[in-house]
Amino acid sequence: MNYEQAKARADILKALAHPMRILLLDALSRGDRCVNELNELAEVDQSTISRHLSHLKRVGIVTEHKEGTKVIHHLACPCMLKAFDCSVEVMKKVSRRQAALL
Amino acid sequence: MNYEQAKARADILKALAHPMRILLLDALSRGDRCVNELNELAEVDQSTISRHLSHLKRVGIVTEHKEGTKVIHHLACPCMLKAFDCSVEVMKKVSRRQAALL
DNA sequence: TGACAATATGCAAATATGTGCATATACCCA
DNA sequence: TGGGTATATGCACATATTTGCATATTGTCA
Repeated sequence: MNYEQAKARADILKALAHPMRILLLDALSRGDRCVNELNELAEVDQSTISRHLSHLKRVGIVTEHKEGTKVIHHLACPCMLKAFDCSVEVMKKVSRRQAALL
Repeated sequence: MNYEQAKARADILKALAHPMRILLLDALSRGDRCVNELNELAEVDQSTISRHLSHLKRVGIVTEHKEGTKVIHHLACPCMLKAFDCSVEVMKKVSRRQAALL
């Protein structure tokens, strides 16, 4: 593997590597949602949610389509949730206590 | 999923989300290596490699043991490489040209 | 023991990321 | 058309990450 390849993969993983974005993907794994609905996941500004979603769309993990004035978001790559499973595996190895959290 | 859970998972994913660390994990997937050997992967300072490895060890993806004056690093969680496969899947969806890179 | 080889750490500078506020844009409907 | 709802973006600030240099630490062996 060369540096360019590694960078391309890192860019995608970076898109996953934020608590809020993980919450967003988790929510989207249970069905498509508009920005407003996703905003209810946490008490942050609507613009913050919008930016996190942009991040996910930029790398292609999430897609969107408009329905009237709403922008519906869709998890395009459910395989990405496997990465979460890997995370859980790691946590189990590292600490039983932390694993309980997951 | 609550915020604490999401944060725990994000911490692990963050440990993956850097080109250099992906190169390191890729190298380790082909066998255990000491810091010096890993340093040959790229023209960066030895301290930089050391810190990237610390990052990977902190979250438990990589373990170490000493052999004389060398510190041998070992990929503790090969399942993590699945996350790379997911990255490739994403890239394929996003762009055929970029996917060729991977 | 003393010099050397391998690795880690303190520090400082550069860069990147995340956030809210204010505001812009797009779309709907009365 | 005008007002309201939904979403995105410019800006500024705060925080986090990455990096090299210099130096500390640890282990080996002549």
